[in-house]
Amino acid sequence: MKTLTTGDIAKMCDVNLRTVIRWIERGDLKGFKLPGRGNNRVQLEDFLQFLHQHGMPIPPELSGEDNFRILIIDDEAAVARSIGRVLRSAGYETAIANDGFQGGSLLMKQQPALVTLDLRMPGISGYDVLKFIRTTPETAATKVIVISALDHSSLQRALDEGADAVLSKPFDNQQLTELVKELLPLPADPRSSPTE
Amino acid sequence: MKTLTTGDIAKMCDVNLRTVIRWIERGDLKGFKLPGRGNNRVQLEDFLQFLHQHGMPIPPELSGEDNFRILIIDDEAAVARSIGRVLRSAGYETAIANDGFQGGSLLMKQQPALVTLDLRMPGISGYDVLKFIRTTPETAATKVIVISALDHSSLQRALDEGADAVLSKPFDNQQLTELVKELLPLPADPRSSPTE
DNA sequence: TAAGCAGGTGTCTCAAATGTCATGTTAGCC
DNA sequence: GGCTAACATGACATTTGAGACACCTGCTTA
Repeated sequence: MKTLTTGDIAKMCDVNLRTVIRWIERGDLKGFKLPGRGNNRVQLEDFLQFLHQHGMPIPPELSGEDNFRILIIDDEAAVARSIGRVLRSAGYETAIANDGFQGGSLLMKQQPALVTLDLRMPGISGYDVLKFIRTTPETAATKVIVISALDHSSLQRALDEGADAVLSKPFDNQQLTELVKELLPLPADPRSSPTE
Repeated sequence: MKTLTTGDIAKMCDVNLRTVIRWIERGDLKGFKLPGRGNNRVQLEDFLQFLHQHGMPIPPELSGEDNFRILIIDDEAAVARSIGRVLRSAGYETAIANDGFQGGSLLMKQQPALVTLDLRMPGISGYDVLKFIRTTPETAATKVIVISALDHSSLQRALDEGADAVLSKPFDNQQLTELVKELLPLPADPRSSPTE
């Protein structure tokens, strides 16, 4: 059972600690007191409900749990849209980057949980991108599926450099969907129901 | 998660607090309410979006008072290092991106105050980058110096598309330094001492 | 041209919510 | 066991939301 202190909440809501205590005193936010001097604790679940009830945004620190955003990096707009369509219908959020620059900025801005990466894009080596993702702390844990029409040894190299999976073009939609579901299981998916 | 109060926004837009509240009520500006009496808060990102949508200038307070980071986007590593050296010795922090992907991610990650941009990079049009920077709320206020060996009309087009300045290759270091100091005056710099 | 209208903004006032500060205590950590 | 950072609390300062009303601008209409 994860609990939060008043300080945690104050930081997350960008509000004074005093105010958080008043919310709890007033009953707006459900919490309980520790025996000692009565330090407050709030259960994560209660806090999330509180945020939802008041239409407040969910702080990025807490949104990691339900991050199902996928970034599609592919210079061929048609291919990218096609992938996007398939993944959206499977229940994921998608964003498309048609060049390396957009790819890099959307990666940092949206912090997607998974990236599909075309190995061969004009001016940029997919391997470099892979290496960059893996060596940047913010994105080191991001799942990467490399998609390419290149030969087997190229795909093997991608795996060696840190790709979580590869998919050789052309691929069919079911292959893609299954691969993504394996790497990033949706909550409704039976595989992802952690009991406890 | 940085948030703004109605008062903050009122000051920045030089507008009455009452008016800001009306913007939020009317739905022009996205915001949310605190539990107490419903005090309004606006997420920084939403505010930037609002400013951009209405073609309003970005208040200087938001462009970062003590942000003197410069991102150098150039695929020629030697050129990039050279620029970096010059700017560091002038007192700026620098980061280098050698391709579009690094450029995009460092731009979002570090939120530099100024970017030097090579117009011709393999696989990516500098104009696209410029457009992307200008239309993304988080970076719309970032200063951009376009550096290129292309002809006059290309540079003019860059200015038309939102570059703050252009520099034609080859350039000498003093030119560059002066240009940067003009766009991003350092605190010690006499030009930047606003006498209240 | 002048009068009338409508929507947006500024002003004023008051009560309620939030921020700030100082102080003493405790919980967490070596 | 001792130390430091975090926390609760009270008192006080400041900000904020709401209602009512005035003003200003642009437009329509007589």
